[in-house]
Order: sequence, then C-alpha cells, then structure tokens
Amino acid sequence: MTRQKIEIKKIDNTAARQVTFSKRRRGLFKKAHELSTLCDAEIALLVFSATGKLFEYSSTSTRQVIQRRGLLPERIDKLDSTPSLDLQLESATRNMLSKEVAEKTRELRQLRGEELEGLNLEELKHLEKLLKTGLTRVTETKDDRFLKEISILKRKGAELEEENQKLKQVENLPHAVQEIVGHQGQPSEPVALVHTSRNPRPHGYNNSSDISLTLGLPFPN
Amino acid sequence: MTRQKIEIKKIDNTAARQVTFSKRRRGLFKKAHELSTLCDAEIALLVFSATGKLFEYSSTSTRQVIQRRGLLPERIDKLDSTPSLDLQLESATRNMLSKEVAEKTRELRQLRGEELEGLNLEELKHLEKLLKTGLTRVTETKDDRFLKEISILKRKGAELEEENQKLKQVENLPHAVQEIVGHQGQPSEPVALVHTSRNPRPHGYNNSSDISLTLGLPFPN
DNA sequence: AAGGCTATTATTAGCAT
DNA sequence: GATGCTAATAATAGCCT
Repeated sequence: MTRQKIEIKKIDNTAARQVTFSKRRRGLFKKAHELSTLCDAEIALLVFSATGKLFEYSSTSTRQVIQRRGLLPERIDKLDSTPSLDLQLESATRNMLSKEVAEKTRELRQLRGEELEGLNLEELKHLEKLLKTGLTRVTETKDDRFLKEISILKRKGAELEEENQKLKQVENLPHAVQEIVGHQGQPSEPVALVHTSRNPRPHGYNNSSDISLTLGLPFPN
Repeated sequence: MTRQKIEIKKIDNTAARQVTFSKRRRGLFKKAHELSTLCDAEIALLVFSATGKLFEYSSTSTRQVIQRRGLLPERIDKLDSTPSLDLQLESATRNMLSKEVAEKTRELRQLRGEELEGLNLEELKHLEKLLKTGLTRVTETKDDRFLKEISILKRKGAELEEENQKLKQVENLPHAVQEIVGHQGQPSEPVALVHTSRNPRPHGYNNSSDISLTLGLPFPN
C-alpha cells in the first residue's frame, strides 16, 4: 500500500508485525465505522491479536458508549485454561449479538408503548415523533393498496358494463338470440333471460359504488 | 475518497447508499482478511445491512470451511475434522442470534414505515393498529410527565407565594428591612427593593398561569 | 510501544453500462 | 443489483523520533 507494495502473508518481523497490526487495526475500525454510518448498517467486529488480546468494535450507539468507557462485558479472561481462540471469538461474538438482540427487543417494546419508565421527556417526544411518522407512512401505504384494488375493480366493472352493452345489442336481433338460447338455455321463455328492459338502467350510469361494495376483504385469506 | 470527498453521515439517496454499501463492504472484508493474514489475528466481522441481511467474515479456519460450504448451522458434518462440540454449539447459537437480529431489524424498520413492500393488506392493517396503540400509550405517558412537571411547579409556585407573603409582613417592620438592605444592597432607595405594593396583587390570585410560563423545557439540556 | 512524516499504493464516488 | 472506469481521496510501509 505504500513505499513498497507488500505481499499479503504473515509478516515475519515481530516488531513490524506489531506496528502493522496496530495501524491496520485502527484503519479497519475506522472503515467499519464509516460503513456503519454511511449505510445505516450494524457492525460487530472482533479482533484477537496473536497474543490473545481482544479489540472490539460495535456500531450500536449504546454499545459505543460502553466501549468508550472501557467497560467491556465480562472480560473474557484468558487466565484460565485459554479455551482456544476460536471459542473465545465465538463467545465474544455471541455476547455482542445477545446485547444486540436485547437492545432491539427493548426498542420494539418501546415502540409498542411498553417499558417507557426509563425514558425522559425528550426521549418520549422523540419516540412519539417516530411513531407518528411510521403511522403516517403505513397508513398511506395501506390506503394506496386500497385505492389500487378499487381501481382494478372499477376497470373490471367497466369491462363488464361494456360486455353488457354488446349483449343488449344482440337483444335487438331476436332471431339470433333465440337461436343461441334455444341451443343451450331453458327452451321456455327464451328471450326473457337476456331481456333486461324490466330493470331499465340509464346508459352511462356510474357503476363505481356498486362495485366498491364488493371490496371488503379482497384477499382470500 | 474519490471524485469528491464525502461527509461520513448516512447517505440519503437509497440507490447510492446501496452501491456504497456493496462496495465498501467488500473493501472492509478485504481489509479484515489482510489484517488477519499479515498479523496472524483472529477476526470475526458481522455486518447487518439496513434491511437486516447478514454478511459475515471470519478468519477462523473452521468457520471459513463452514462458510465456504454455505452450510452454517445444522449439519456441520463430523466427517472431517470435527470442529469440537463447543464450537459447533457456539456456531449454531450465533447463527440463531444473527437471525434474530435480522428479524428484529426488519420489524423495527417496518414500524418506522420503511420496507413495507413485502406486506399484504392484512399485515399493513395490523401494523397500523400496533402503531396507533403504541402512539396512544407513548403520548399518554408523555402527557402524564408534563402534568407531573406542572403540578410540581405549581407547588413550588405556591411555596414561593407563601414566602412572599411572609416577606411582605416583614415589610411592615421598616427598621429590620433597612438594616438588611443596608448591608448588601444599594444604599439608596432601600425599601423600594422589597416594596411590592406598587404592583398590588390580590391575595389568593391563581398563580398557575404565571408559573406555567416557565415550563417550556424543564430540563437543563 | 507510540506517533509523525511522505512516497506510494489502495480504495472509492460518481458515472456509464 | 452488479460491474467497469477514472479522477481524486484515503490508507499505509518504511523510516524517523
């Protein structure tokens, strides 16, 4: 990466390796932080040095505070029986993830209006605002869906209306109608089946309200 | 880092954010891998996208094998190199926790009115109801706090009023007052400083509105 | 070990595809 | 959504303090 390009393999010189570890670790943490901030991602990053020392970064705001204070969880003590770096790493990872889950669970509960005791007035106001924004968006999305359903139904209604009109025209050719009906319908009162003049309806009548009545729950389940 | 320097804060444009996430994530993983190789460190890196999807890197040999195979939790087959039961357990645990974080992240986003595309109408209605309930509760809690603040201030106001009354009585002992003021205030017009009779206010006047004016933000910061 | 200084290499933002 | 390009910024190897 600079003065000279280096090969990516274990650095032999111990001192140089230590320096590189320190420098690159900082770079890595910085990059992690930038990604987290820029893209709203959550990041947990655990680094064990070759000597077994743990450095960790986590994007979660509350955890960052904890980290800054230097109070990491229960320090994974390497004193006893060094349970293999793999296990330590896993353990630390699990620790972070557990915290993450706990925190998100609390957030979810608070958004549901539970567990509000710990919040101060400012935080309550913020929460309220979040909820209002969310509610507005959800309601809008929901209403959009409804409108979409309605317009689909209206279109279908219009098509049916059109078809109806055509059928009415056929009505003006009694012979043809009789022929068709005679072939498939009940033989008696053949014309009445198609004859709609007993329920006269003005042409161009707005059919939307009739069709909207069928809205209710457009989904099978 | 290029064409133009950018500020490290959440990228507004969704598409641009997605592209940056993809690119920088790769960069971050590469850096993690390099650090791990160069300095013989063990690294676990978990990245949750804003939508809750998990990307992970781990320098650990056993996990790398698992990752490469794409078979994370169950069926870490013991045919080859059995990575110890402990590790298997940890790996499975972590996998569960990751899923949990991902899911909760999605829930949180939906409560904020984002990522609603995948929901059907029923689910949207449910979400809306949840939000309404939560909002009601939060607003009530918040208002309770306000009322509590107000009553505290009213009480304090009443106490002050009472004290004021006592001071007015002292006013009737001009000698005493002159002594006090003469010691610490401006020597001229000594009595006027305490004398409130120019602004006569009926006793028992409801003082709540005056005091409420001081409400605003009851907190120092 | 920790930090500063460059010359150099690596990464990447903004576009285009 | 991913990939390729390129100008421009960021990271850092090697050296010094």
